[in-house]
Amino acid sequence: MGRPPCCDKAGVKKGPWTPEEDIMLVSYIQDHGPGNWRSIPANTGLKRCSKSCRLRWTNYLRPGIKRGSFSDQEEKLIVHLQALLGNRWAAIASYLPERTDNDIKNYWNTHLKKKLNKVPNHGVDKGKWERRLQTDIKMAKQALLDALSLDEAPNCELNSVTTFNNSSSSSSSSSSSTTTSTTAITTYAANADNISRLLEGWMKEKSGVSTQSSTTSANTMAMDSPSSGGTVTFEAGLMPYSFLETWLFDENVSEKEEQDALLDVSLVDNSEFF
DNA sequence: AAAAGGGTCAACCGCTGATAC
DNA sequence: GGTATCAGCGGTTGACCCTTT
Repeated sequence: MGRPPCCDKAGVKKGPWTPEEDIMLVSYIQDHGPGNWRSIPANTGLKRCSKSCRLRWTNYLRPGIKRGSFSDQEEKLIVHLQALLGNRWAAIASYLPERTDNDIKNYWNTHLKKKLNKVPNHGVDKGKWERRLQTDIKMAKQALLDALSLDEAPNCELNSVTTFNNSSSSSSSSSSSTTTSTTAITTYAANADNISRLLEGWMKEKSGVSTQSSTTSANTMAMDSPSSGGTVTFEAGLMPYSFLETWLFDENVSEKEEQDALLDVSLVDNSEFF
């Protein structure tokens, strides 16, 4: 006995969002914050289902989203994370806060999959892959521990997030360069971009927590909702990006070095906890 | 110039796990 | 414990755009 789809009701609009709809959604979220999606259509007059509103916000309107082509570094990160995590796009996206899971998924399906098909054993041999998987399990354990310890130490900062924030403004300005060529769509893309920038300022004011500004909104939301399975693991225990970067990109890093690096991240050995 | 084919990506669909009652 | 509802996730679709012929 399945429940009927949420968008089955008559009068629910589907298809591409208009600028007017975006503005309605954004201004409501400005006043009330993201979440409680069910109430949004009723309170805003939007003829969209809650699901559609959430998707529009998280995949397009949310501040700090970087649009446009992926850098080599991002590409490599995605390839490695996909090898480790599989198609868990939300988990992968948690390592790239400026990208949405939908974006990463699309990029994987349209670019990387083909690219990798041309290259047998794309860069990571099986032994190394397994070794890294082991390391990933360790990381996941540590992440969970960190998440648990966050309750006791609420000021524990998400350092990596701050790092990403620093680049968000420049990236957002370059984002519109990759939008489509038609005037109407370009104009609209610019509108959406403006909405995002507008919201970046608002999020900073509203939150009062400078280190968790716009770019982290998805992270914050994920942390607020423990139901989000894998995501929360990585969100709460996000590894420092610089280490992750080294770990993923340096093919020559030794096992000893990996372990040392992990020990640097680990605060205590709680292996018996698991 | 126009048709065909392929690529891209925003949005939708269906499922799952969490939560409330 | 059972059921209903919700948010979130990954897979898929389809409209649009670009390139090729």
